[in-house]
Amino acid sequence: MRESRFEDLAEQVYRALREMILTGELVPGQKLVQEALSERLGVSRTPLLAAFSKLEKELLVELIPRRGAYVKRLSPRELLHLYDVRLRLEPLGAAEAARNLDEAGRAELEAAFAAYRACVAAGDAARVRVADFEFHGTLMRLSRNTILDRILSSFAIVLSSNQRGLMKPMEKSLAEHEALVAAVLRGDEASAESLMHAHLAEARDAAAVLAEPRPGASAGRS
Amino acid sequence: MRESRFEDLAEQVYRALREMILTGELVPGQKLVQEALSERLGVSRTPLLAAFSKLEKELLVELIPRRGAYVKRLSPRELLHLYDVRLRLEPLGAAEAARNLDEAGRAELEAAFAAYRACVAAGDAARVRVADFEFHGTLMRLSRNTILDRILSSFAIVLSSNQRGLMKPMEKSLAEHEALVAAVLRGDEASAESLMHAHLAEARDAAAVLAEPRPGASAGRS
DNA sequence: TCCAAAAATATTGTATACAAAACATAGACC
DNA sequence: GGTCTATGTTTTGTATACAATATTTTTGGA
Repeated sequence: MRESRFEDLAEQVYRALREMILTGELVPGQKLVQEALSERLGVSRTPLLAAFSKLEKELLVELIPRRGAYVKRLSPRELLHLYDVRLRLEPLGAAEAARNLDEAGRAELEAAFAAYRACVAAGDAARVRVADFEFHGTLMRLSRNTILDRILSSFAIVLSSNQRGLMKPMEKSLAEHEALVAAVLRGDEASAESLMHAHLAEARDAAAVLAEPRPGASAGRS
Repeated sequence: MRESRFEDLAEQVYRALREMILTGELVPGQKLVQEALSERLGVSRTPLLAAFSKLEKELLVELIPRRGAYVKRLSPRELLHLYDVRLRLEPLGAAEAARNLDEAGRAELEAAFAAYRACVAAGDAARVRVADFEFHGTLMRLSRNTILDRILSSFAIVLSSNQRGLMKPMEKSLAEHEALVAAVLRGDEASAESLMHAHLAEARDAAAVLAEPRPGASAGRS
């Protein structure tokens, strides 16, 4: 099979923009002017247009006809909804990763976790955000569920690029990741699933607070 | 807000191709030759390219650099993985629809169900497939979870266009839909969720059988 | 001074043109 | 006769050109 190592400009541009959004070089709400961007990236507007279409499907960009492309700014509601989705899917991925782990996967997971740990140690919030994204992505890739992986890598990045101010204390997050890695490494599907669920549920609840229009009765039920 | 009713050709082409894939006019594995398609649709290759990019993100099309675009043929494994995802997300959507239903939603749901029922009565398998897709889509839209809706409407169509041979008896499916509609209409979140889960679990299991490489020991455990 | 209309400018949407790669066909050689 | 190579054709990838719409600036009036 000659898959050809060739890669479209559209694909390269797509990845470049994605990266710029994740790192915060492009911020939500910002307009993406075609000519300016294409000049900056050294390509024509044609591949840029295709990249916009990809990004739009991933909720990273909003395409308004005749008005232009904008880095999408998620509403608090949308952010919550996205967490709801992630909360359902990532535990599945963690369980499947635990079931399907092999030697190569073990090494990959350990490497991703080590990188994450290093960023936490360095105390650089921006890099932690990226490393966290990579860690979750690695785990989902190891699930060997290519569909799940594609969906999550499409949408998880939106969260990562929006979760400023929603991040829990680094040490807590690190401890949770550590327990999760341990469960996956020992092939404990059930624990991996529930640990991932717990890990995400807190973030989801924080997002829910932001999304709720009525913050009153803070001592509400359950 | 002037959202402008303008729609670009890329979007129209995207929808046209989607429709052609769902109805079976374009079949999995088929090559999508740019010039032929653009002539047929009466547009240039530029918007076609953007449409391909969108469709690729939805798993409906596979883009192989320098080789062309093909209607994606899902492997039995991918089909199973997609059902696994749907099995996690649609019950959530059904529950949220039950919670958020209003008068307009009630009417919409009843209309979608009636259309589905009519197709079943007519006994036309192809139209049932489309109506089933529309029914599920309506329900997910009614969840008011726009993210969930977007994800599922992106990927559910892949299933619909691949589920030939995987469909359960129409009467059974109809009865399940009917119970589901009743639960949603009376705002019973828990029932809606579990009914949807049961409804999809069977299809998932059928897909699992296809995906398993070892059909041996057919009287296996569980 | 502020607002409205008109002109000028910038930006998008789309078609087309052209180069490079993939594919098909035919001829040469074993 | 079959396989390999060379040539021609098709198809893709990308840039560019041009028309239509949106935005900004200017100008004239109240």
